[in-house]
Amino acid sequence: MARLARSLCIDPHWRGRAECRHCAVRAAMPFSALELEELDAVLGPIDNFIVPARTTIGDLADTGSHLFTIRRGLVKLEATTAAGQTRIVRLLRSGDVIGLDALAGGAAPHVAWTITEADLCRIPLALMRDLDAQRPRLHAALLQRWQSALRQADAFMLEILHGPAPARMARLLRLLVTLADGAPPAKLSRLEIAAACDIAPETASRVASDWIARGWLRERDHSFEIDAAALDRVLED
Amino acid sequence: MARLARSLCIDPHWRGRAECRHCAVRAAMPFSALELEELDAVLGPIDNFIVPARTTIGDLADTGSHLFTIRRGLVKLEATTAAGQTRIVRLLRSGDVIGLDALAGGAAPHVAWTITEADLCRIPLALMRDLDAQRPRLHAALLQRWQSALRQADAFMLEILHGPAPARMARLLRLLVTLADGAPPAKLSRLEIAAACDIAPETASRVASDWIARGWLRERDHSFEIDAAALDRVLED
DNA sequence: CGACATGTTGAATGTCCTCAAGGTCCGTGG
DNA sequence: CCACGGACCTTGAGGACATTCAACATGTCG
Repeated sequence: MARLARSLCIDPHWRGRAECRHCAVRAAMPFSALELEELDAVLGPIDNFIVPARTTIGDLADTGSHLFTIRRGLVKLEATTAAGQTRIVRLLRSGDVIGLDALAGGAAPHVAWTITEADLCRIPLALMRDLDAQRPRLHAALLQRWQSALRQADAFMLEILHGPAPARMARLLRLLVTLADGAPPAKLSRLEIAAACDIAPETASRVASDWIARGWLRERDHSFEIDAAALDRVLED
Repeated sequence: MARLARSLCIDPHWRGRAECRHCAVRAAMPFSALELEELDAVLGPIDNFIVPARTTIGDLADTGSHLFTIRRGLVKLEATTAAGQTRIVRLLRSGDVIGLDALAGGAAPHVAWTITEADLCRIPLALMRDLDAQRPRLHAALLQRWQSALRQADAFMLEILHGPAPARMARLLRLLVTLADGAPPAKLSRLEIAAACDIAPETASRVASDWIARGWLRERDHSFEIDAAALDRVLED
């Protein structure tokens, strides 16, 4: 989790600005040089981190004092049931915000992990609150993030937590393809698949074995190769 | 769906103000008399409706142009799967907002129905947007509503859409008890229970019959009588 | 090398779904 | 008034499916 830069990302000299295309904070621009300095001093700086795969993001934050936006990479949000089981409730990608709950003032009910290597911007909560109040466009962008989180939660309920195990897995893998946006879809472990679909790890393993045998699925080091058309056929029955 | 009043609820003379305790809009107060008139004229009035049980709320809105807050009553939010099945994804009660999606600018992916008779305030979208921008306390209140919707979605995923059928139903009935807040919990049909828990209606019927036989559940005209302690015991195994 | 986490595969069990038949209630129309 | 259809609920029987338990394989890390 190497920290690579330290300054206000709203500054046009911020490293790797191209990656900021989908970031909510971008809606807060432009800023004058004076404002930049003031914000930085008073509310705290935005930091950027390149985080390896399979890392908790909680480690980067003083609890509840920061949000993160994802510039690049895939992140899973885990929640724990009353019975102590840990389940995947959302998958976040570039442009998504981690820790929206902090904005509304609650303790985060989730644990976030990177699935792939990720490029994250850490934003002080105070700064985000301030910009949210001052900049209508940022405010609108944040509403979009809330909405999209809710939509994904609904999609999980309706599609991924419903139906026979192969259908659940097929929809999850379709989602991975979508989230990867052209790039090779991220690989999930059997346990992760099971935790997302609410099925037993053995079942996930059996279905995966079957699909690999049929040639619909191939596993590489850090990615899947998915025959999307074949999975769509699974879903039609 | 009798319309009972027509004016700005922010006006202290608004009917039944006691019920407004939990309303998000209340955070926008106080207003001067002048502001009241202007807002009313420019952005449209807030209307109040008493809606009977089992009514669609969509009928009260020009599509996407209004939000509703619930003063009293229970409302279910339905969504439709790709396969055309209709499922209950959330249960809303007093203080909750129906149609938050409109604020973020998307089409509503849900259909809202009253479960019980309900007392609803219809708020023009333009007014809500305006107040959201002008009044930080309202803005904060709306964030709370987003957060609570997301929390309930997570709770559905983790608790109600997980485990054997009796456990799902037990958790759903526990939720009904909580939402009723001391009053008799609202009655759901077998089909509604099935649509919320993602089980077959026959299964819902079987479990209900069993519990009724054991004396853990009783059905009245419009409510359940629930032995919460007994259901908790079901959940412990 | 051993410990541990992850993945695979088999066999047995249990749960839930499906299909089917029959029951009640209610509103409509003959 | 009664017959009828429709929506909901109930109960049974059969079968499909996922889980559980178990044994074993593989790989990583100390």
